[in-house]
Formats: sequence, C-alpha cells, structure tokens
Amino acid sequence: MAEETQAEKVERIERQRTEAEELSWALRAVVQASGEVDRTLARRLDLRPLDYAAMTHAMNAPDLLGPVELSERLGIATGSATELVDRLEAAGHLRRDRHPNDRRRVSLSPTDTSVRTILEALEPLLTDLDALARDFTPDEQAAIQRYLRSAADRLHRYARRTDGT
Amino acid sequence: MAEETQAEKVERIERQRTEAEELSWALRAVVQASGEVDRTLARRLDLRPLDYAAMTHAMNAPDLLGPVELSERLGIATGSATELVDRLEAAGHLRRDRHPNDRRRVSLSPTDTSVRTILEALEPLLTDLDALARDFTPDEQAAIQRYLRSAADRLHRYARRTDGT
DNA sequence: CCGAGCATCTCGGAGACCGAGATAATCCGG
DNA sequence: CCGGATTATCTCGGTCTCCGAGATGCTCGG
Repeated sequence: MAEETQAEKVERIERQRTEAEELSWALRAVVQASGEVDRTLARRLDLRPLDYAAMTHAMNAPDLLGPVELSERLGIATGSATELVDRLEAAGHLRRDRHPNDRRRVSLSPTDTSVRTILEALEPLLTDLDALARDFTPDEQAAIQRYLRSAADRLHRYARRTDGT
Repeated sequence: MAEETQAEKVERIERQRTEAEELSWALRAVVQASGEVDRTLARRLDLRPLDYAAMTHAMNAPDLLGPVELSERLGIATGSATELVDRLEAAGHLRRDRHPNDRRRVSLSPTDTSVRTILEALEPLLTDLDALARDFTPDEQAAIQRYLRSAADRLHRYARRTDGT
C-alpha cells in the first residue's frame, strides 16, 4: 500500500467512524422493526406484551423454567408471575408440570398448539429472512454472522453490567 | 428413544440448521439481547416498560407527537395515554406544549435532562458497538449494512402486513 | 427428626388500562 | 358567516394487573 498523508489518514478514519455509526444505526432500525413485529404478533395471539414476552422466554428457555426464574427475567414479583402463568395456562398457551425429583418446582412449557400457531404466523417472515441471507456470498455471510454474534454478546454484556439486580 | 430434555431438543435442531438459518438466528439473538438492554435501561430510569417505550417514541418522533398518536403507536386507549403522559410529565421526563396554530393539539417532547440521562447511560454501549463495526473491512461493513437494512425493511413489511389495525 | 432454605402460591391494596362519554377547537358545506 | 361533523384531549368509574408480605409445601444437611 502507498504512503498516506496525515490528511488522508484523518479522512479515512473519519470516514470509517461515520460508517461505523451508520452500521450501529442500521442495527437499531432492525431492533425497532423487530419490536413492531413483536407487538403485532402479540396482538394477533391476543396476549398482553408481558404475557407475550413470557411466552418467548418459555419457548427459548435452554433448561427448565419455573415461575420464579420467569419473574426474574421479566422483572416482576413472583406473585405476579404466578398470576401471569395462571392466565397463560387458562388461555391454553402454557402447561404446568411438576418436576419429578424436586416437587417444589414447576416446569413451564408452551403447549404444542401454541408453538404451532406462533411458528405458522412467523413462517413467512422466517423464510423471507433466510432468503435474504442466501443473497450473500459465504464470506459475506460469515462476516455478517460474526458481527451479529458479537453485537448480541455486547448488548447482553451491557444489559448484565447495567442491571442492578 | 428416551425422553429428550428441552436443551437436547434445541441442540439437535441447532445442528440441522443451514447456514442461512444460522444467520437469521443470530439476528434473533441480537433482537433478544436488545430487549434485555431496553428492560434494564427502563429499570434504571425507574420507568415502566410502556412508559419507556413512550419515551423512545417521543425521542424518535420525526414530527409533532401528541397523546392520540402515542396511544396508536403503543396500542393503548387514548385515555390511558393521557394518564401515561401525566405520569411522565410529573416525573420530569416529558413536557406538554400547546400547538400554536391548532390549539386542540398537545406537543409532547422529552425534557433535556431526560435526553441527557438516557444518552449518558447508552454512551458506553454505543461506542462499544461502533468499535465493533470498525473491526470489519469496508467491504464487510457494506455487506453487513446491506443485510441489516434489508432485514429491517422485511421485518417492517411483515409487521405492517400482519397488523390488523 | 428438625430447622434452615427454597419454589410456589395466596391475598389485600395500589395503580394502570379500558372505553364511553364530556369538552373544546377546527374544518367544511351551504 | 353559521351549524354540524370531525378531531384532539381529558374525565371518570370499573376491571384487571402487579406488588409485596406472608403462608404452604418440599428438600436437604446435620
């Protein structure tokens, strides 16, 4: 690469800075649009925002999820979580199961019909997004994925660090 | 086959996923992490989730924003929006101004102190994300930005199309 | 077997949200 | 310019959600 004057260097860095900010802004737009999707989906399922959030947690939970952990994730009191689960169970969205070994615990899992309904509603969006991904070369896909994973990680870290629980 | 835990099931599905689907999943992780950020930030500002959402709308509104439009965006009744604005105004987050020409209308705008507080809290995250963007080559940045913009657009379209308003 | 610790549920009270008006300003056809 | 329709906002009573302190039932270490 050829020599670079100080002015050129400054300009290059400046350009990179603004482009980096553009990228962060694009990310923000995605998040905002995703919020819209969540809102309309919650309305379609006839769920209050918090109840919808509870369902997403129930569907993504890596391991067993109980009312207490749910209350922590949603930032509500445990009693409120119990009532929330009551509502979702009554509406046929969630199932309560006793843990076989520790009978204090309650396992919350989404019902099959609920999962199917949500996936059906989301299916066109998911295939659309998958199609979008296929418009990029493998190298580009790798870069995008690297960016997304790292961004998610940093967002997660920030949330954890800022959170005063 | 014996019972399969939720974690095992998730893992099995994870393995079957194609590259494109991996990308969509990474996007989902970002959105989820961003939700966490919103939640903790709302708690730090001592705002209920909906009140926090109202503040973000007030800060991003392109033009004049009144209680009615706010109620539409948040999906609540107009009366509820009035009370919500009451709360935010009492807490010093929002300011009510009468529109000079149309005296029916009320203009909602965030107070300076509120804007400063939010930006200060977000500053480390924003610089962190900008720094992340700079880890990529210009070509990669372009691809990522193209992906993000298109994804936001498709999410937005889906929300609009699905929404039964 | 006992007491500490934990997950969940119960219950009374405070507050948010709804929705059907009331109020006031603006717009529009005649 | 007038009267009705429209629009933006607010008021008010009722219902449901959420809080938080305590009760209940279960587990575990000694």
